[in-house]
Amino acid sequence: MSSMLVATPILLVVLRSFSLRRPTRLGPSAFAEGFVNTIKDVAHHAGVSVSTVSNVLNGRTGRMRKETLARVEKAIGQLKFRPNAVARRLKTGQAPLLGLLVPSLANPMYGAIAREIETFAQEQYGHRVLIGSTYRDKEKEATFFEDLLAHGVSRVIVISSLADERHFETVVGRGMTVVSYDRGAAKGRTSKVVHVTPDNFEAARLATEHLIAHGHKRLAFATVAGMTMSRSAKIQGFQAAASRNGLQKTAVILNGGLLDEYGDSIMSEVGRALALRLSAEPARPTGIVAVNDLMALGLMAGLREAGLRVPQDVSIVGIDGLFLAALSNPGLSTVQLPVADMARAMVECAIEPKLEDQARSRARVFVPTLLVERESVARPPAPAAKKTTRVGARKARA
Amino acid sequence: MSSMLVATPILLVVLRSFSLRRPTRLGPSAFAEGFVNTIKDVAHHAGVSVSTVSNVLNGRTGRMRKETLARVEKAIGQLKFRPNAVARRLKTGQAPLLGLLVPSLANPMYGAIAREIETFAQEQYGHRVLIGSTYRDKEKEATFFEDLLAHGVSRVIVISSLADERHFETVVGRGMTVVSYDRGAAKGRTSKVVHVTPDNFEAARLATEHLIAHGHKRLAFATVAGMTMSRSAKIQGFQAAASRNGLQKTAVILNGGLLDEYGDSIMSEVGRALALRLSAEPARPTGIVAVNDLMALGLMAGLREAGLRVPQDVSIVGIDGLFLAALSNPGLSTVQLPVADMARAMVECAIEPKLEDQARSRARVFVPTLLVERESVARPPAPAAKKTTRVGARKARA
DNA sequence: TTGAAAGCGCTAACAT
DNA sequence: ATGTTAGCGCTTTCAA
Repeated sequence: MSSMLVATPILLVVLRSFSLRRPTRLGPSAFAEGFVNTIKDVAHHAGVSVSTVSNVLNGRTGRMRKETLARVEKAIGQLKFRPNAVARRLKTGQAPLLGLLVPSLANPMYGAIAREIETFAQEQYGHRVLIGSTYRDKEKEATFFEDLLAHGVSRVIVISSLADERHFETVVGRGMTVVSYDRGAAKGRTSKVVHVTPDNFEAARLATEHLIAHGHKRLAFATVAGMTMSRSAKIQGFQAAASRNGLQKTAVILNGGLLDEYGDSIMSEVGRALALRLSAEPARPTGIVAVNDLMALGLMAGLREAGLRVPQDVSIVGIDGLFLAALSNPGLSTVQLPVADMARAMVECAIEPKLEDQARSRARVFVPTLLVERESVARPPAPAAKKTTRVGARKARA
Repeated sequence: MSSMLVATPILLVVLRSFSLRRPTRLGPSAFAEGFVNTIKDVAHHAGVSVSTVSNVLNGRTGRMRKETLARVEKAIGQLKFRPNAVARRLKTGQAPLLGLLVPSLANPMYGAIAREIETFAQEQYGHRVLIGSTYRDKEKEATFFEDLLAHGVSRVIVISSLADERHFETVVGRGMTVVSYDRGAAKGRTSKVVHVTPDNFEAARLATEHLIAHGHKRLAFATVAGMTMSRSAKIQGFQAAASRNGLQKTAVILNGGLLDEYGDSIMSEVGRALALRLSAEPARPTGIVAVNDLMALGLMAGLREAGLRVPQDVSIVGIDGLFLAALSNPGLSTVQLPVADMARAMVECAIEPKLEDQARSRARVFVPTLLVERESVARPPAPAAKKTTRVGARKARA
């Protein structure tokens, strides 16, 4: 049967199919205007069966006549046919979608990670990203997982600072592949959750050693209230460096306020408040490692407000390596985390889970090798400086 | 028929249904482990038909016997049943999903907007957000739209700086509701795209007047290469303020480099480069309005690098009102844009499109009323300062 | 007040 | 090498 001979009848069929089918669309359909062709339309148009079209769509063209393939492809092109991902998903249970849970998109660090994840997922795997902010709320996280499941999304990357991750395990049991950022696996328990994390211990150690190398004796680690695995690893790294240099006696942990539900720009507010409190202390630390760059930036702002100069009066090192660190005044020295590498690893683990990832009880750890030196670290003020350091409301830039 | 009497047989049916159905799931299914109950399971379990369950699910319980309703609800609870959103979507064409297109998630301004959009869409409408970065690439935008269509997502918020928005119109024709941020409607043409935008003209005017009020005579507007509607509106606002004060002769537009595909942190790099170039000019402007806060921050960093002080040597005003502006040193004076209000408006227009929005040929414009004064603006240096201003590599904070 | 049944668009056995 | 067909889980007429 030549396609030439049946061209006209086929066209009629297609048209009738339109008028019969479209009106049955319900309510304010997504496709109320503009027709969306289906695999059936393509089949009619090409004079083949739907399975042949489906085969073309899915690359099963091995034992297909060239001519058939060509006809189908031509029909697809002419009708501008795009397969309906929803129908496909209903059938296969597979969605080219990746869930991404972050505490807050407004936090530049999460924004940076999210960008890498989204780009990589898209370019390497053709996956789109379904994103959600949780504001560090367990309830919201659970709801997000529920929704993902309902939408047939079976892979998710979670950036959560919640200490408890049992709700992760629950969804893993329901068929989800969960990749968790910035936390080691819970000790002892084997988890089906894959963990990807920077080496927080090492990052903090590096930052602390940098301060020590500049002669600082009175060290502090500035963090927010609430302990997470990553924060505690950083604290350990800080303490390890202090101890190794006999400075453990004067090394203190500064606990700022709790992150509220807004959970992002608030981080710097906590830093600022901490700095204000700190400036009143007579024997305050001369070198501070901040739990992250945002905290460091807040610290610097607060110190400045209190009339203290960075780095002359106090030195600051951040952790993250945000591009903002290069913009601050003075430039913030910070431990650069390998954001792009980690993002890639997370996407890979989420989309092509390897047995070794599941099997390894430890997290996949990325060592931060780079301490970016800028201007926020200098030698500590001479001992006598303790008296002259505070200059009331004098502006730092004066 | 009492549910007590048939309890056992029903249970059997359910179990058999499992063993028959589950094995047919294909490949590495999303639900390979952990059972996901269907409406059918609920119906069996409650001893009713699927349509009754569906009615409960959709709140059509008006003429339903209380007892039936209770049985169904109980079954739903016991089986922890969650309706499959994919199947529902295939049937109804409606997805509780919102597309969100941004140039780059790593840009804090877009992060801030994205957060508001996501939160509002979720809390008010139960919509999840499918996000995509486009890096200001038209091809990528078009692909994103295609994918949204394929996924049955029919509403999208677009934050694009692309001058040409004809590809928006195309998808509108295919049934999409598109809301566009930060651009007026194209002149003359009626568009089915809804526009929401800050009053960019007013924002720049406000910033410029602020500089003028401080006595600045040599004004500049710093922007990146490539004209967009929002940038040109800002330039007009800048020029209007300059003209009104007889300063048009000395008011210049500073065009920085082109934003490359990375398109975000690069903004501040452009600012920095611009500042370096500027510092070499003998008759350089004393007051600069930056196209946005990131540019302003970059400008400040570059000026500092060149040994110029802000605000003593040159004053800077930003536009956006990022929380980062409060953190910079000196604090950046900036025009605060009503991010949350605009985000709400965009979500509303996308999810509950009102005729008036579609009808209005103009954009829904949000007036920025707030200029946040910080420390980046001061009186211009005395005329003689022109000579003494440049001090080589002297650090700003010295 | 409830149930039966027809599909939404697609995939993949299973025929032929 | 290609076609037929049974569903994926749900909504919604229409019938009872």
